[in-house]
Amino acid sequence: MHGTNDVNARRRQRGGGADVSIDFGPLATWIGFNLRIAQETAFQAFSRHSKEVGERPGRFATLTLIARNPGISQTELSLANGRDKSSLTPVVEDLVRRGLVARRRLENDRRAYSLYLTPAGKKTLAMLTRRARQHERKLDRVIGLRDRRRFIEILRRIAAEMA
Amino acid sequence: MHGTNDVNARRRQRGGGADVSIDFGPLATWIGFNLRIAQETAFQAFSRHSKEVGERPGRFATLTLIARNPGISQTELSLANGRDKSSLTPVVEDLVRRGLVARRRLENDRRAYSLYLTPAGKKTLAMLTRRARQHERKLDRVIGLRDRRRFIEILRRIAAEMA
DNA sequence: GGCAAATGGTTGGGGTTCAAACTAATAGCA
DNA sequence: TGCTATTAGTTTGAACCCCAACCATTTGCC
Repeated sequence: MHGTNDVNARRRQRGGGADVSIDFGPLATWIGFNLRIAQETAFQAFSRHSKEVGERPGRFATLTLIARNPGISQTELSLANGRDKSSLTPVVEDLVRRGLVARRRLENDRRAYSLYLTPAGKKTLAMLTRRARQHERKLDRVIGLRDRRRFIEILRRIAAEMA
Repeated sequence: MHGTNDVNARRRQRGGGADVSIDFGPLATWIGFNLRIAQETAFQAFSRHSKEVGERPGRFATLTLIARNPGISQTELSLANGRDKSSLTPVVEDLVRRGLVARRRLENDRRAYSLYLTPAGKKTLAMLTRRARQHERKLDRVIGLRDRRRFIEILRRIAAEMA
């Protein structure tokens, strides 16, 4: 049923050797797959960076967006961050609990919150930003400055036109 | 404390208008952030495609890798797919339960499984592949054939050198 | 003013992921 | 042979994620 052209056969031929070279088929040249692998690899790398600051990687974009847009609401924030608003509930809760973010009700719209960074939040963000800059420098080296601009432009186009 | 230079002030100025333009700060030009947003957007799009086939998007790469490498083990598969092997346990279980994948113990190594696609699995994969091709065509259009090759090459380099 | 529709945020359910601890089987080596 | 280290796969726990349903409030409109 399963002929000799399978991984076991290949492994046996190679004398039980470790890693057989994998056939990725069409995946090898498809954008989607390579995009996913690259993104996840880069994210893991940044995750290691941010762990050294004692933060989770996902917090960085959140803190940055609050810092740059003081008083932003949770819905606006989730939109800018590309996540569902319900995903933000536990995140904001955690940030408030740990004293990095302050949140108050709007006077004119008592449904909405407005978010601000506390001094502690600004300090944490500063540390995270330093790490992120290192991370970016490494990505810059990998990509090469010549292609960088064009690369980002393509990423933006994907985000805009595949939505 | 919080001056007039905040989102609420801006929103009030605009007469309670809907979307205030967000300041992304350094995120706007950083690779990591744009990579994440682009990947997630593309993934969502493919998710819609695969839902029409009644499959989850994550299953596609798994099925393809099994199809191209019959008899592959779960560890090899998880490695090729860029996931932890423990993530694969429920996935394979589900695929076996639904009759898309067959799994047998190796005779020479009774710890390991070898995975194969069943006829039903091949059929499902064929349908998914058709959708994936459409998805890829759209990505191609967005990126432009001129940059496509270079773009993938950069993604591969990121995956390889940020690991 | 008053009632329906829309909006901000939370909750609950299901799915995916990783990391660490664990079991079973194999390999290495004395 | 027998002990130790390694390897394949599973389990468990925690973090995120989305979606749909749900309150509370506000807006729109008559």
